[in-house]
Amino acid sequence: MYTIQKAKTEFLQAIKQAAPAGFIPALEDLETPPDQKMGDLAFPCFDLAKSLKRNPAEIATELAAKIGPKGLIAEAKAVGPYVNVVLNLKAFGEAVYGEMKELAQEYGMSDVGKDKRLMVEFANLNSHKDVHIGHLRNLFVGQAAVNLLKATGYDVIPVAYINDLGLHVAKSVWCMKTYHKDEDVKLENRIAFLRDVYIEANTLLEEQPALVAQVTETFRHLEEQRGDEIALWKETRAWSIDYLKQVYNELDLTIDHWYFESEVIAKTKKIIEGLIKQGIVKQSEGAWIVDLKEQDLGVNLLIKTDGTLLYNAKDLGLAMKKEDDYHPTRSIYVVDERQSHALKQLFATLKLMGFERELQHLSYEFVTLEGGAMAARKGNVIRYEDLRDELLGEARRETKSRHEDWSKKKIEKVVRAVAFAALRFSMLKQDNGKKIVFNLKEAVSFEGFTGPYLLYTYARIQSLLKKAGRKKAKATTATLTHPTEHQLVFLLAKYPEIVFDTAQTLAPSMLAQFLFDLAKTFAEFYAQVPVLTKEGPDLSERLALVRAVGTVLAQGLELLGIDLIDEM
RNA sequence: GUCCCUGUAGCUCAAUGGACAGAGCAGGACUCUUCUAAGGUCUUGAUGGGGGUUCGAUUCCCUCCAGGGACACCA
Repeated sequence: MYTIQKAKTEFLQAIKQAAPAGFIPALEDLETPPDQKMGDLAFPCFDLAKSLKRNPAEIATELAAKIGPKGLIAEAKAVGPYVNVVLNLKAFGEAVYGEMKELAQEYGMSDVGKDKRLMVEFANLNSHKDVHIGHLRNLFVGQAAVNLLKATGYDVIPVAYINDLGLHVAKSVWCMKTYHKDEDVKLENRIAFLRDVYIEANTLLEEQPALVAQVTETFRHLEEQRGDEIALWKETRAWSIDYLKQVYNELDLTIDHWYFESEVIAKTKKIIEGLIKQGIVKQSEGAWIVDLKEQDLGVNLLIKTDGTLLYNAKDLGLAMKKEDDYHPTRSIYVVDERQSHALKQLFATLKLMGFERELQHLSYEFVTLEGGAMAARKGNVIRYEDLRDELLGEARRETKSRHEDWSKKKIEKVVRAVAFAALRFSMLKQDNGKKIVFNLKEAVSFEGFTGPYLLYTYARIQSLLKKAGRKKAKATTATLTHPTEHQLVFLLAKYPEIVFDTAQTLAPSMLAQFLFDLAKTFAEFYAQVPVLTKEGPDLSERLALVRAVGTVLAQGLELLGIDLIDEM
């Protein structure tokens, strides 16, 4: 049990003893006062007031009077209708340090997920298309979810599902075959070529709808793996996969298994044949569907009138393949909110098939531009590389202006860390349920509630520790009297709860907010409390505090997938 | 038309049904002969409208308004 939980338990015990017999307060009743000056933990007396039919403030006063200093509690006081306790910084702080030392890298982790295998599907990119900023949210939210679930003890299998055989691919291949045959595309132009071809295909099809028949023909050939398009598909697919791997690698995504749409087609067809026999899949208006009207989900369209498979059909094959490969007890699909209906249909269809695993849609709102949604077919997207380079450039300017004497290598290391921290944090700091309206000016800002601010805090900590040299840190808290010191100790203790809650809800913004609070409190401490100026117990205890804050900051940022640097 | 999400300060966002609704940016005023000023301090400024439930509502319910999304051949 973490120290924070011990403190809460002690507080509850004290309340229970002070309250009339039979009253049993629960852990969830406890709150955090809005201002630490009012105390560290709070117990609201409203429920008690109601059952006793008395004024909550009076009850708070009575209860507080009965609670004396004991264990981790230094003092109890009534503040209006609340009983607040101030924790004994010495006992509490030392318990927290003890725990941090004992658990080291595992501080904050837990084992609720022990013995449970869980699959997280994310990073579902399309071949033959660019990676744009909308995808980044998926990549970062997914990776954070993976990290957090691992930290709470789950056996997590992160997988990506690449759509290398959708209609978009057929359009591209058709366009290349028809209008760009034998064109020599240089290595460095491959991705740009694919992008242009895709836009060209969409424009042509819009202008001349009759051409759709040709695309359908190509699509059918690709699905059946025959025809002269296959070689072209294979070649360009490889270009794309190379590119995607490079991006994933650059973004440090940990993906155990890559699934491809092209490899689930045979399985999907077999499944559908079975479902037709069972009467689950029926023909309707020339297409093949699963009727989900009873579940209020309309119809799940699996096979088009032209005989080609739809995405939702192939997801059935994928689900079965995942089951065969890993048999996870629970599957999480990290997909944007716009597809929640399609996923509900998928889950409902799997259920009809007798598939009993727990399925969960981790949904997030999409990223849009100020002028509206992005669309690759129109070409109005902000490409990942463009944004990245913009960020790198900005980071380079800032870093160079601050450190004229640094070597190029050193600068580049910092530049990379700053740019990627900014990118990742900007996508994770906001609630998953809220749309992100992308704003370049904001994205390249490194001040305030941003990744670089957190990096900067960490760099200052490292600098302090470096300057302290061989001076000993002492993991006690007897001389820590400044309010920010008390706050910092409390935040360190709270970290495990935050990690737990963030993993439960899979809402990385919660952890991002917490880390920012921690950094901000540290910055206040840093401005107000000198650490290295005088020797003595103050120095060694403050050093220990500084080091502990650095540790939690580093571990928390690591869960969000953000790399740290010691100087910037 | 049906369903889902969102509406909080000039802008972008916080707030397990609780204590004076918090941050960041932008604006204004300070602050580097103290450890990194990518920092700190002070300051201006907000719950879309109307009902209801509750001791207490940004949060829950109803309704209206506004924006976004989904709803059979895209993914």
